[in-house]
Amino acid sequence: MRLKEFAKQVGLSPTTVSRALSGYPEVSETTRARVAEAAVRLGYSPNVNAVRLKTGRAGAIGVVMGRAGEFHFAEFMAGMAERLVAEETDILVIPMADPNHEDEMQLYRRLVESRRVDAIIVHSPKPDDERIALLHELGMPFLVHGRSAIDVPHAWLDIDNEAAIKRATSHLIDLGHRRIAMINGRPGATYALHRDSGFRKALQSHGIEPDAQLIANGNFTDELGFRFARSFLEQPNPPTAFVAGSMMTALGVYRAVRSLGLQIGRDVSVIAHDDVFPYLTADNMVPSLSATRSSMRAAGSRCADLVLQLLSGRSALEIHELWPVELILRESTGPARPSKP
Amino acid sequence: MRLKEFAKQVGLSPTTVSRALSGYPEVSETTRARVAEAAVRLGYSPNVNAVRLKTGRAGAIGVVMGRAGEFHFAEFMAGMAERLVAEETDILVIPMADPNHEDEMQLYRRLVESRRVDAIIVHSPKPDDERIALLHELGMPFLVHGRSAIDVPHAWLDIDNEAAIKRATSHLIDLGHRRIAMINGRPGATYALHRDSGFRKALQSHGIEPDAQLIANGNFTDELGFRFARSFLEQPNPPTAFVAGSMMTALGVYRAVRSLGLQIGRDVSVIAHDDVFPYLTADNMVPSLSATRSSMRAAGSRCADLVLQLLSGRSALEIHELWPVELILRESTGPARPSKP
DNA sequence: TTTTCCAACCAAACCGTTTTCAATTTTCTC
DNA sequence: GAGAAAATTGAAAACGGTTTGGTTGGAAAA
Repeated sequence: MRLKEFAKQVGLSPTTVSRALSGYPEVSETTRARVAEAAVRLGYSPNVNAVRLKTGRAGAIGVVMGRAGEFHFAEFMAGMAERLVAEETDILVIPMADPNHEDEMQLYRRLVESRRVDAIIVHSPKPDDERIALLHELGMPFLVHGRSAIDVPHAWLDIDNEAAIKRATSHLIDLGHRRIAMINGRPGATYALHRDSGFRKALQSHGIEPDAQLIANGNFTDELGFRFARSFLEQPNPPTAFVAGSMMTALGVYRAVRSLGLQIGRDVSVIAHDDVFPYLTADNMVPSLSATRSSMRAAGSRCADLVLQLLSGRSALEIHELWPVELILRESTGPARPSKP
Repeated sequence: MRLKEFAKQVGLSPTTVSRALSGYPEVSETTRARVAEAAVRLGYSPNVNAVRLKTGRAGAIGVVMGRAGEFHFAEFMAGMAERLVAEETDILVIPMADPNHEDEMQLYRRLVESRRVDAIIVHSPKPDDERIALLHELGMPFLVHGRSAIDVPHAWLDIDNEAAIKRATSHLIDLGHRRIAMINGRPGATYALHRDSGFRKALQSHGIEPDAQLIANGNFTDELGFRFARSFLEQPNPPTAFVAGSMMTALGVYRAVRSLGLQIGRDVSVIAHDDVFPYLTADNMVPSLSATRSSMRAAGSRCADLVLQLLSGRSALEIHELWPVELILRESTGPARPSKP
């Protein structure tokens, strides 16, 4: 059913019907009610493409999806979905081919030109992320999930990775650990740099020199967690504690520790970062996992919220949120034991 | 830059320009090349909303996202993205409020009416799934990922859950296990029913009566895996083997078995279903996990492909794919040990 | 040479809304 | 009760493309 026909059925002009449904003030409450009722009864709803063409709004927020298939992604999106469900806005997932730099820029450029989205959420930014510069230049509203040091005004939401890891590391030091290993995320991303920085600062403020042999970077997979942990533990002077980048990494670390006949929380302490997944909880691991915790879902929800604010006119300059991260101590951390000679 | 202006720049009519860019035959190769070059140079690309309004195509495939935040979801989407990256089609994620039945139907109805998507992918169908009936009735092209017994013609892609679980269970029986527990997915979904059926058939064909005390249903979380496994193992007549619905469930089962001082692969055998995640691999678990395996990502990719076929005119009746599932035996399965009296 | 046909191009209608501007009715004000 | 102001409603012009149904000029056929 089209507007024209529907209007005829109701006995009004298309103009009035359109206004009634969009909540304009210049239509009487009586007619509005009548129109609304008829719309439900006759099953009329405006053609979205016509509305978009006319208003210039796309009614969607874009999220570029890399090929890595990160498990965080689903939680973030679920959070966005939670916030957007009552809104007339949906989520457009844009597939990204290769992480080829040239192509990626082209992808964003085309995305903006095609006007398919009203705003974009940029993930895992780098300190000098060119996507941010590009989007700013093109005048597309966007929000960065994470942070960038780039000298371009932009809205962002991030968790305080540096403080979180610094605190976690300090706690391990307070427990007497001196050889602490760090399994970080992919190199280059700001969050990984911040975590690295937090790690180093904690060590240095206690007079411990970071050992490059105990620092690793890579994807958040159980496999890398295992491999790195295992190779660290097989070194002549092995670590007595680990800071792990994700729950999956932690699973790998647990395995590595066990596989060497060591006991977590006694021989080796572990703190991981937990994005809070419904399907894998730190509290349930054995022994339960001490973690720096921040809900990815909440971040998704809030990001969606901030994007809506951005779209309704709030300045990007005002939108900067740095979320504190909880440190939750459980059984995977304990005092350092005197090292076996 | 708009078509009108761009056409003027090139010295042609909007008609010809439009045709040149859309590859119509009635435009000479010379002009087409000229137009294409100018489009790149001047940065012209058609306004997507105008195209959609005019052609009636939305250029997007819809996927409804539940609130559960399933970890499979990201992999499936990554697969879709892989297939769609070269296409002019993107993925629209539609947030679903509550799994309230009434609302859900309304959501689908509105989605169809608003013409935001060209096709929809339906997940985790039930045997008599009303979404399928509705979409068929409304004439919206759709593909079901999973299967339904509903008497309405529709395209689907599914993995052979029944055969997979039947084979897994039979293998456990062949190893001498008689008390086998099953931790299945949420009740109601066809896949869960198929798995249940495969489980029961395997038992019955070996003369074993399924024990309702050893069958559980629920979300695929490590927590439920742990709880169910633990409660089963604490029964007077505990199982010696488990069939687990997912990798997360398997993690929980592993923990439960260990927590009771038992050894996986020796005291208790485990087979789980593995959707193949880059971040958590069955082969890396300790002991490595025997699994029925089928790539969720491949399914996503193929589903996107089939939807494109559907949209280019292929009949839904022709599109039925039942994928076989591999059974990969590793260390988590072993011969049943004589039960302790 | 005339007619026919075809390749290449164009003018204008249309997709289904929103919104400007104007018209009409109703309500106030004095 | 007249005139002004306010509240409603409508006609028609966009929005930016695609597509129908021509028109044109030159090559091929007669």
